[in-house]
Amino acid sequence: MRIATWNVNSLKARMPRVEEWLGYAQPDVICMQETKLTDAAFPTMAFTAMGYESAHHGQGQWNGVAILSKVGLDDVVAGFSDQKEDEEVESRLISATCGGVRVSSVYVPNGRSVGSEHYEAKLAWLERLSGHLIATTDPKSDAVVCGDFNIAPEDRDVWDAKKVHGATHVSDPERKALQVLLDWGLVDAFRQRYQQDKLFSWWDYRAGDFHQHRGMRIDLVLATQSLADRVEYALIDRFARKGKLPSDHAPLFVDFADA
DNA sequence: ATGGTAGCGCTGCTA
Repeated sequence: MRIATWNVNSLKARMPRVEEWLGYAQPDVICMQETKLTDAAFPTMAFTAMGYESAHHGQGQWNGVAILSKVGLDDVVAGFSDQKEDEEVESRLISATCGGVRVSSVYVPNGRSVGSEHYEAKLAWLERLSGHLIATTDPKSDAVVCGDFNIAPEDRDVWDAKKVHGATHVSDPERKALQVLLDWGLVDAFRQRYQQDKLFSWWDYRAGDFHQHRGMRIDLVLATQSLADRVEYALIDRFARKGKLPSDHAPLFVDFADA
């Protein structure tokens, strides 16, 4: 089963590139982030025509997460397990069961600057995600948490560790919050397979960062051990970051062998 | 070199 994740940075703007990519990458499941759409505006029919069931949790303008699947899409839950009906929470988490795997699509808050209220909210959000997983998911089951974590796990996941030292995406508290998820029972599936430095998934649009190889690996597929043991192949598709109207993120996919 | 670009939506915010 091929499971993909892609921060599309506006599905409305990115739909031609998304359709193109689905056409040649043929993922069984794809988690998307930053759709920037309301649920009403989500192009369900276009994905149906491509063979995908879909579930979307959006608010328009900002955020928005989705899961598309060719292998079933059941037990959809939008947001956190402890979320109240009337609680105003940004659309950053959606989960569903696809082909026997519990799949979550996450868009972790950016954090803006270390020490800011947005940074504290990022850490709190990650803690709540841990609680959500503990409450809803058995780490011995087949599960993946895919998405834009806005955290580069290690210094080898950024273009210049000295230049970004201590900033958001690489600070110790963020990396420790990610480690809490890993300690619960998740494996960074791409990193497990490829040990090379500087394999990035995001590059700022500005200053020609993509062509200067100034990026970060912040998009992750975290898999429970039972799935991590069955990784056959993984790829960050940098081709999708090139060309006309690309997202600032490349899609990542991981192929898992059947149990 | 605190710049630069993209998206949303129409003014400035978010990333």
